[in-house]
Amino acid sequence: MTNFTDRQKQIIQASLDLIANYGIHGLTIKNISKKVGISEPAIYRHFESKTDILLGIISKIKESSGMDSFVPADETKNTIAIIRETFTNRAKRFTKNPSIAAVIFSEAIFENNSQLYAAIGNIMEESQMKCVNIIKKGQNEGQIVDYIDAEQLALMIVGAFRLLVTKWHMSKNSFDLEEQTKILFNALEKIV
Amino acid sequence: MTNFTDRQKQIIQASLDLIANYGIHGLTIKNISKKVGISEPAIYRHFESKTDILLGIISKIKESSGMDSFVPADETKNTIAIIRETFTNRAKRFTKNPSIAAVIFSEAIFENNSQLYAAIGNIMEESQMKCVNIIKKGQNEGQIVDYIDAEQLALMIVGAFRLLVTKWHMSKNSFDLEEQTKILFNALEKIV
DNA sequence: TTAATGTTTGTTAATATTCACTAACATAGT
DNA sequence: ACTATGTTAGTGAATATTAACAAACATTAA
Repeated sequence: MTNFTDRQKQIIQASLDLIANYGIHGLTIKNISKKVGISEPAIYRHFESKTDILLGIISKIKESSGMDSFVPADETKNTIAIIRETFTNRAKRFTKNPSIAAVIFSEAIFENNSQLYAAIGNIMEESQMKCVNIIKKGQNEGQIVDYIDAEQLALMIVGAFRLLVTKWHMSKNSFDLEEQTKILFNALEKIV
Repeated sequence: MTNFTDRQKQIIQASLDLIANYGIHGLTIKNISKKVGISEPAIYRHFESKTDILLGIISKIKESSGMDSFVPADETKNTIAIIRETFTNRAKRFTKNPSIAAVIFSEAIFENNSQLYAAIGNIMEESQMKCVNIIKKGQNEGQIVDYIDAEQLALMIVGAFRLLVTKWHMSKNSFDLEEQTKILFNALEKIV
């Protein structure tokens, strides 16, 4: 979609880090410019407004939980394995860039701008729908129990993962997210 | 614990509503004073600082998901019934005061003040621990399957409920939270 | 009963600070 | 010469908070 310059990517990452460490109040043009190492007005050479920077953040978030991340490499794979891999991959990406994890499940950050709020809501909705569809497919193929609604199962899976990531962030990444994700999906496998 | 005057309660509720509707950026002394119908400095007759108001909010949140809310009325009750009732009650309370629901699972709101952040983290931790303990008790009594770790089960239950409430808030309370909570726990019952 | 006094809760006006953003100008590479 | 990217110095608006003062009310003393 949008192609960002190196400087823009740098600004987006700096913003992400600021939010992760100091909350949405920490995201000021002054702080961004300090982190990037240029003056405040120089930021405006790369983004028209602060809202534009936030849109850049959302675009980066989309990358990290967007459509493709649910498409399995191998169509013949077991449905449960697909789900497990999807979330393990996310955990891996969050571990690589913890700031994304801090922002991706904090919709509240965008609540004062309806454009941004709608965008983050869409990402959430889409990701959940993908999960529901995969589960349904698994149920049709007899790989997942069908006495539980796919919607409810998706709520549990996505909800549990979100909470795990939130706890990971709040603990200042003090445990191995990937490992805990695996443990979670081991437990889930016994259920579905 | 803390005893609030009527005016203080009014300020806390106004603040809660502001956050719920406009996000943390909407919470300004000016907006609070407008909502309460007094001048800005008058707010300082009732709270020493804005942080103090936020502490008041956290105190109110504690009421709504605190210790007692997990204590069962009837000790002889089925463990699963206790869990179901606990969360149904929470859903009821959120329906009565949707603004609390908007704030209670949005830790990001408090991220710029370590005192507040630690407080909300504690509430979260405590609530989760209570859930784990109840599950363990249920497992010991043979009412809940024991081939899944209590920690993982709690993660699923609390996580699913949190996500449900978040979706409810983001949809501007467009569905019946209590009903959906019941549906969720019907599904959970089939698993545990 | 009345006068004096203190407390509570409010007001208007002003404070310093921070915010996002702009104008004008500089420099280096194409 | 032009464009991209930077600078310094400033803008007005919004922020939390304080100072100084006033009305309403309760308590106490004459």
